[in-house]
Amino acid sequence: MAQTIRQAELPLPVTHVRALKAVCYIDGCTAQRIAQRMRRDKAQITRVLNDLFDSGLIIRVCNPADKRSQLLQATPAGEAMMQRVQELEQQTLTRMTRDLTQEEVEHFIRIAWHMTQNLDGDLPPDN
Amino acid sequence: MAQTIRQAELPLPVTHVRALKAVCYIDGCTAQRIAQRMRRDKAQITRVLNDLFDSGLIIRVCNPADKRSQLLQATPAGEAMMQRVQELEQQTLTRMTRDLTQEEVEHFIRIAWHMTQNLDGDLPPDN
DNA sequence: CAAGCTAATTGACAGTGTCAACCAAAATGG
DNA sequence: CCATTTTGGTTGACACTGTCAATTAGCTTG
Repeated sequence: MAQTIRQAELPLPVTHVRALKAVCYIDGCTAQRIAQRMRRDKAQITRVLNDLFDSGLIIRVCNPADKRSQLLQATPAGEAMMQRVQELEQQTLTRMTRDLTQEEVEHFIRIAWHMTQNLDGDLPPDN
Repeated sequence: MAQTIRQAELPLPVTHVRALKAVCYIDGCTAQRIAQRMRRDKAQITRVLNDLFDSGLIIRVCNPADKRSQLLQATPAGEAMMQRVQELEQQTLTRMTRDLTQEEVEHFIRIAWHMTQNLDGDLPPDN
């Protein structure tokens, strides 16, 4: 939904934006954490992070607690990009719900959440 | 949403299922009509239809009214596949809404529809 | 009939998602 | 302590989705 608009205006594909969000919001974030949070393959995450790194939006610093992994953090450019993303999202959200009441929106979200719970609560026992 | 489950059980990718639906539901269906209905590129439709044809789910017959185009129709195998799809969809739907009232579901659908209208009613003037 | 339009096809490419193999650094357990 | 296993990350390969440009063949209109 929201992504439809986002990708029309931004120089970043959706997955990249989501990953950047994770890097910005989670402190001391690793690739692993992002993979879990986004429920995606780590291979994909690696490649997305490579792109973000090549675009100068994030940096990787050595994780002193585990030499295999790297801590991710946004560069100033990354923060700025995040800012723009948030503005666009906010903007889209208000456009999407412009003639709906607060109650309706909340109800909608609750039901949606409920449905997803119903769906993925079944097959994947999640070990 | 529903596709998540669908593709887990069916031997067909989602786009193919959607196209097959169109062929089954629209009488005297052409590739063009499907492209419009699904709001997809005709290139993609062509390839999907090729796959469906190769799988023996649909046939193309000459359109007497326009020799450029072909009328599409489902084979018995195609109809059978459609049957299975509908069952799975129904099944998923009831699982998804199992503890929701009729009202809640209808409300949800109305709001969702409303939001999409709000969104794509803006940018694409649709000529 | 020529010019323009339309249905379908093809090629090329970007983005998304998944699986398997691999390496190097932990963690575990005798 | 060392062998085994587990874990974080990377790479290769592949399927699916989506879009753009160019082409061919047939339709339409002036």
